[in-house]
Amino acid sequence: MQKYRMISNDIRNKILDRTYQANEQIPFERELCEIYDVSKMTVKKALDLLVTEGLIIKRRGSGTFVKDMGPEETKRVTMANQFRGTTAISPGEKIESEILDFSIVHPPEEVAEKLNMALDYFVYDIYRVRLKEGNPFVIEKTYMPIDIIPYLKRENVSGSIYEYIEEKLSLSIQSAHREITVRKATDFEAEKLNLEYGDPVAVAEQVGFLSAGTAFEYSISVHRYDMYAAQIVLTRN
Amino acid sequence: MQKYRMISNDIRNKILDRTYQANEQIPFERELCEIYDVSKMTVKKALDLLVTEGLIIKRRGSGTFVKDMGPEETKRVTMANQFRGTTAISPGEKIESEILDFSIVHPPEEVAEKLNMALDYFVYDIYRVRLKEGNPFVIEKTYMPIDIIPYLKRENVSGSIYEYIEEKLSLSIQSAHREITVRKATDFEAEKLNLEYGDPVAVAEQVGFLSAGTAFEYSISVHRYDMYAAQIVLTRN
DNA sequence: AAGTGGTCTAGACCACATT
DNA sequence: ATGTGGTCTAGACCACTTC
Repeated sequence: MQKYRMISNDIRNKILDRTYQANEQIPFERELCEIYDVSKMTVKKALDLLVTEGLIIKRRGSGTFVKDMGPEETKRVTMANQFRGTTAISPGEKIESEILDFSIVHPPEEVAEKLNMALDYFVYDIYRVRLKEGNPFVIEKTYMPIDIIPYLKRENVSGSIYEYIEEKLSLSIQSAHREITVRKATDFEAEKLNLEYGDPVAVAEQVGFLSAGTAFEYSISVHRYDMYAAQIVLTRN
Repeated sequence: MQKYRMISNDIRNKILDRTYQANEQIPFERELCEIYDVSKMTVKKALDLLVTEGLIIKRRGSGTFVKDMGPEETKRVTMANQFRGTTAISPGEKIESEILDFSIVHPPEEVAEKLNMALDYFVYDIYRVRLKEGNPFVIEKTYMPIDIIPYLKRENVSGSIYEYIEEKLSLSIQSAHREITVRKATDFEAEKLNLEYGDPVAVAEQVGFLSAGTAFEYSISVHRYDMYAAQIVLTRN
């Protein structure tokens, strides 16, 4: 593991276990250089990671400080910096899928735009209801180009597609662009999610990218309103 | 302006105006060093900004590539990296406020936790309905410690509080932690937002931080479901 | 093997806040 | 005046792809 990552982890832990307390000043960069026996740029990179995460704040001329948060907020922020597929969000809880559709089609125009692909290529069209401990909580519609994610079978689709991509195909997922909106459930959604028609749903529309830079996934997931929350850390550069 | 920021802006513009096209490889870091006459670390920092924004992807051993996105998605991603108060989100559109309450109180327990302050200190309690072009679209409940944001008057509250903080008080807003959830509108919310009871609303709960590292704001805003969207770029470190 | 981006260094100088 | 973090350099070496 890289030095800056070790340092960053070490300091994060010290914030989480309150060795460095809220609003407290942490050692100067110069001191951290000595403590960890590294150069200034390495310390800076480690601290910048924590700034992006939202845990600390640096003030030129005075020092570096732990953000003034309560313990709960601190934990939440640490969590918010994860990024995983639906299945991995609640580890320890059992996630199953009801497959409504699994076929190969030409992409609808909007999907082709999002995946930046030609209309005469093919995509998987995967339509699933996902259940946590037996209770449906999200309907996911996923499109993936067959050229990028080959050999996808029904059995892979019943579990975690992300896992299939990363472990079976050894592809690496790099990032995702997500838009969250809110609307009323349709009849169909209400039925599948055990809601009433017109009840609220959260809609997350997402484009996923591989390390190679290609868009590999366009998905729209419709969540039960009482089983959805999104966390964001916004930072001014 | 810093060199890395100029370079980063320049490359961002070239992506936006399609000088560098989707999925295209941009010049190697070594070449960029020569083009801009800077060192490698400076180029790296400029590119890393764009990686965080979600515009490009770097692949060790092969090069740096523009993400494989359509033009719309590219613009959206560029937008998503902003962060402003409600008033500034739609420039050019007229935002007004109906003030439901503006008082000074001891913080409720949850607020004290979020703002990491003692229960016997004081906070402003600001309750507003905000209207865009005359139409109500969000109800905002805001708490701010009076010690951090002094002299706040009713006139400041009818406009942009962020503007007051940054321009009148010369404080600098650094970041915010936001959680988005969904639920049904209460009777009161429905009335104020011109909705029906039980219609969906998006709830954004936010803690704002100053450059000094102190939490200066805890707010809960309840949005009309048809006038809310949040964008997120998720990146794996 | 050659060439990419990733990490790290030691040191210079700058901008800013505190003293 | 001192000391903080911010930027930038020139160069070394490493990890990874295949330029």
